Amino acid sequence: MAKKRPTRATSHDVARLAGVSQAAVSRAFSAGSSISKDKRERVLKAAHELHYVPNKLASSLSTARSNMVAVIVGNLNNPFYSESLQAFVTGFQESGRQVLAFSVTDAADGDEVVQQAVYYPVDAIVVTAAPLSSKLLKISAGLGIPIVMFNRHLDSNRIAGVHCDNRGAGARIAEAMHSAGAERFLIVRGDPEGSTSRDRVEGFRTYLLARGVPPTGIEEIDGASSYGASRDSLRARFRAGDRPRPDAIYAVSDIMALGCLDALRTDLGLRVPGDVMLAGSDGIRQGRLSAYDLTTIRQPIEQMVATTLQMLESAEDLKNPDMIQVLELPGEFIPGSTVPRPPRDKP
Amino acid sequence: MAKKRPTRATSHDVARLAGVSQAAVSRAFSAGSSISKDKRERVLKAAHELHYVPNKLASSLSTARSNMVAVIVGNLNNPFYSESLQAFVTGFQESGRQVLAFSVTDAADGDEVVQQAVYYPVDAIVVTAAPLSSKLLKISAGLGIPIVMFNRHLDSNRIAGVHCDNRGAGARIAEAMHSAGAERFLIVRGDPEGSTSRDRVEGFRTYLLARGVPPTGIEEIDGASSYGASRDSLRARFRAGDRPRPDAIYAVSDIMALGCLDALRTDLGLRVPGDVMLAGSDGIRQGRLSAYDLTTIRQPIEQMVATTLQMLESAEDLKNPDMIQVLELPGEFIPGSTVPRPPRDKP
DNA sequence: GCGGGCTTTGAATACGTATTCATACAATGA
DNA sequence: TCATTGTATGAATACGTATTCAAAGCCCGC
Repeated sequence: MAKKRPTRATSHDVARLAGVSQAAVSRAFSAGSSISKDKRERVLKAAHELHYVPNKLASSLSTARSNMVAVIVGNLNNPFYSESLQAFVTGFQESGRQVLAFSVTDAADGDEVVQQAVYYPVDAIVVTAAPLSSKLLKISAGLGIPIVMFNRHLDSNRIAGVHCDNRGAGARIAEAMHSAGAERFLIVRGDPEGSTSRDRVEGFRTYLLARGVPPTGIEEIDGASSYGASRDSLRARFRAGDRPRPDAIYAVSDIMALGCLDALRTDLGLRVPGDVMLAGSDGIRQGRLSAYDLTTIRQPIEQMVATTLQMLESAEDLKNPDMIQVLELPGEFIPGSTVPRPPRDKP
Repeated sequence: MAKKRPTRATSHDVARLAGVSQAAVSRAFSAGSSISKDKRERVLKAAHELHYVPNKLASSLSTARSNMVAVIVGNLNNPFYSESLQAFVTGFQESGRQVLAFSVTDAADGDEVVQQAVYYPVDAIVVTAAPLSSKLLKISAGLGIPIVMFNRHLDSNRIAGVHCDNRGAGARIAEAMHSAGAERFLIVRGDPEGSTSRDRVEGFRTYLLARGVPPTGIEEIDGASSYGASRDSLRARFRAGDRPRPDAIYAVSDIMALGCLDALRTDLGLRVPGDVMLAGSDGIRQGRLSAYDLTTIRQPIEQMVATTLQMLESAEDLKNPDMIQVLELPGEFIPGSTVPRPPRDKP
């Protein structure tokens, strides 16, 4: 065994040095406790001398609150998720809670990661990735840990969550493209297990079919939710000469759209929106850079995170089935330059 | 008081149900413990029935190891840091440890955040941001928590760390620009408190001065380590007509370089590298996108993270002053298209 | 049948803090 | 002066697990 690290001072040590009881030390460090001014000062002085800081893990044991929240993120290479994580860390920090970060890359091991998270008695779990099986429901119910799904939802609406109107987003993009005269559409889809991609695709398709676009006019390829895969995938599709080329591409997330844009312009030498129009969804900063100026639907991250934090404030509600909220916020259409703007005078 | 959440099952509950002692339950869940096969199975069965999962926080109390590592990141909007965080979360997860994420935006509150982290008895602290005062040293020494600085270093070399040869990086960029014929240089600096920006600037200047570039030929402006600030700052500088324009710009980090690039091309209508050359440092993915193809020096993130993990493995060493390692890795020159390549035949 | 090693077991205790409980004390009002 | 409220205080206990310790059971060869 390694020699143990220089054990940090405990409340008992401080109590001994200050000549008070351990309880007094505890009280000295918790605001609003009943303790006299000079005794508190004596304690704090002794604490300072010993480099004492309270051990929050130990207090978790007593209070049954760890002040830690597990945040499960998917691919941080997707700026949408790093922007979200940033917002969560900052937000929780402000309310004195800490973020225990988990990353799930492979869709399959999502449950396992959740399991990991549960070993720590986190006060809540925020899930921003991974299609989560019904196991989650059991965990939430059995262990009483509130769960909030961010940018995800289950059909059953049995778990609280915040997400955007993704069907509406898909439809809005479809509208923009259709009214700009597009006729042959290509969808670059993300993770088919995730509700986000699914809903956007569905909204897009539904709008077009309702406008009389034939099912054969809507093609679909896989972009694996990443820049690289989308770029490769789209390039391959365009180089395969056997089918007519689409004139409008909807990549269901911005990061994928950027991959497509680079494939089109750099790899294939096409002009956007001249030769083909393109749009994404999410509204990541990178898409706003002037080199891209991508047409997209922005998700209001700040608002979504704020809402999530609020939901967790009233954590009790999250366990009452009748109080479970699934909030759907509207996205904001950002008219970039990758889809032609509608003409002013013609309807 | 809120009604308490449905208390999760404890090892005692399981023990009672399985008709064994609590110690047996603990043993059933720790591999390599001396327990008979059938008893372990009985315990696991009972545990399953009660949705029991061991409480790792409670075990931390006994074992004095929390299996949590604090990672303090700066601005996650800088992709370099989100890429790093991603690597850390993944890496730690693989070795069964969890990341407690802290974000420090304002340089001033760095110490305070560290203080926060210390409340949790994390096994180690990884610092990827914030100029950290000597307070850190005290904390590390007084509490015996190992600290590793990532992409940062103190002059004193009293804290272990991994970082790149930033002076060398600055010099290499200077060389590329100088040999491409640049004469008037502009540095867009980042956080002047951080060693990274400082070293790069220093390496850049030193190289040029040694080559006979007059001090007046090197100008410096502030880019505040962000895309937006750099873009604004550079645009303002170029629009101010009172001084001759530089013909080479070194933004000390890629994210700032991208801001500069968009300022030059989009806002100012200049050609890069035709009218002015530009380079950054870090090697973020975004800079590699074909719309930018930024000339830069890549930091080997994976290797840096792996090294950090290794250092933490031998955490004991981190407390022995004689064993403290400060590792400097070489960066890799990435010849993009924003600095003209050197001609083949002419020296 | 018996001592010597091995594995398995449960009781007891430690980990560091918060909280409860009962006691002691100070301040107040009459 | 005494009774009354309110505040300060420390002893004891709880939180959930790991570990130590001693006892108990087992198998082996002699």
